[in-house]
Amino acid sequence: MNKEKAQPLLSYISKYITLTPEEEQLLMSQIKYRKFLKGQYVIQQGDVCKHECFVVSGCTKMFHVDDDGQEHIIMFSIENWWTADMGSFITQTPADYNVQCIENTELILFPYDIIEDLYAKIPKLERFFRQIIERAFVASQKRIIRSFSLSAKERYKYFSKQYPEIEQRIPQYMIASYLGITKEFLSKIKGQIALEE
Amino acid sequence: MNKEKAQPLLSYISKYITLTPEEEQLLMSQIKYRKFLKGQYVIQQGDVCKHECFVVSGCTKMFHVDDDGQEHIIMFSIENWWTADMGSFITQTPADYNVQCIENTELILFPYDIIEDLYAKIPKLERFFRQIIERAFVASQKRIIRSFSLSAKERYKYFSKQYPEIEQRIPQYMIASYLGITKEFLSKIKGQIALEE
DNA sequence: AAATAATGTTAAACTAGTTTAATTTTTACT
DNA sequence: AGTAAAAATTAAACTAGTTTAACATTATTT
Repeated sequence: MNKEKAQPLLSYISKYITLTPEEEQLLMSQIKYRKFLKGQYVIQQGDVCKHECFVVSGCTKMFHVDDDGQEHIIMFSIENWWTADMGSFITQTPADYNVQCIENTELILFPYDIIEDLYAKIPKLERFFRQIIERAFVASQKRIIRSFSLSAKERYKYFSKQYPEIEQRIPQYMIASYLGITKEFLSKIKGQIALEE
Repeated sequence: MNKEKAQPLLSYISKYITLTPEEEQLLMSQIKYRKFLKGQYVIQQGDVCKHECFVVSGCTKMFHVDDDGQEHIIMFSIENWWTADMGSFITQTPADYNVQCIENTELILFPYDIIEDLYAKIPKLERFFRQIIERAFVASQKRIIRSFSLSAKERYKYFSKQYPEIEQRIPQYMIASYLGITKEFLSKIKGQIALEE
């Protein structure tokens, strides 16, 4: 892939590790760039997840559809975030989750087929991904704690303080789904908060 | 540390990677073995987490005490599991969580000071830990989904089917905390389930 | 064997969040 | 600009889970 388009990824990577020009070139030759339109699916529940995806621009939501047909949003990914069904990716079994673009989105894809080989050739990259996942894991555990120890109102306040840019870009009913509450109740909460001020 | 006591760890590691005798010896020289009594703390909220811990025998609980003084159990770790406040460990900042032994417990400790050096000397170990964390992350995300899409009764049934050995060993009020419900409500749920059969 | 502490149960009153359904507001399309 | 579609609000009836408090059972210690 073309270096210019990969710039956001390269500067992101450089926060963790330093690649030599050769390593950078090798990496470039293996990863793929792809544009998606709003509404398009990057991964579909039931398919095997073939890529780890870095978001260059745009926004995606990752969600699970449960047995009652209800949609539960697990995460949003904007610029400089990752998205993938990690469980499906590492085991190459059918995905539990969907990833859909909620804006026109540019992604850089790390294909499953080459990633182990890339780790072998560039051990620093394995370090890089280890660190990324460590952080993702920490964030995920914190979210579990919040879901048990905070009320819906507190969780919403936390979200809107922590991710103000995301809140701007995303319809409220999706935020409700991310917070694990109904859109009606989020609407009520926002009304209450407005009165508090 | 002594090789005999490390046997469970070594066979666990061998499921992921193959170490040469020299690598194994290097690893052994860097990690520590330690016994804890029931009730002892391995990590305390507020302290910096200095080790990643592998459970050789016994059982620990990791929990967070919230602002209201309420205890929320994040995970249990039995034989062949890991425990640590990963967030505190990787950033070397004060821990959000406590780890306490709920049985007499034997741990193998991977000290923070040597782990990066160990990764450099044995890149395979970095691969090993990457894979462990990937799995932990996947499990954590699935738990978020369950906490949103399942009722308390369904979550309990899932837990008791998934971890029957853990359920045997642990008081019911701790399981309630892990499931994010009160002990009274878990008791009610168990009553209902008993009637269903 | 008795006594104490730890764990588990039951039930009534309560509350945070859901459901349903009707209405309003905002956004996108021709 | 006008229309349709998507998103957000409101409110009443409901339910899953909490709180409080009293009691029962099981382990642990002496």
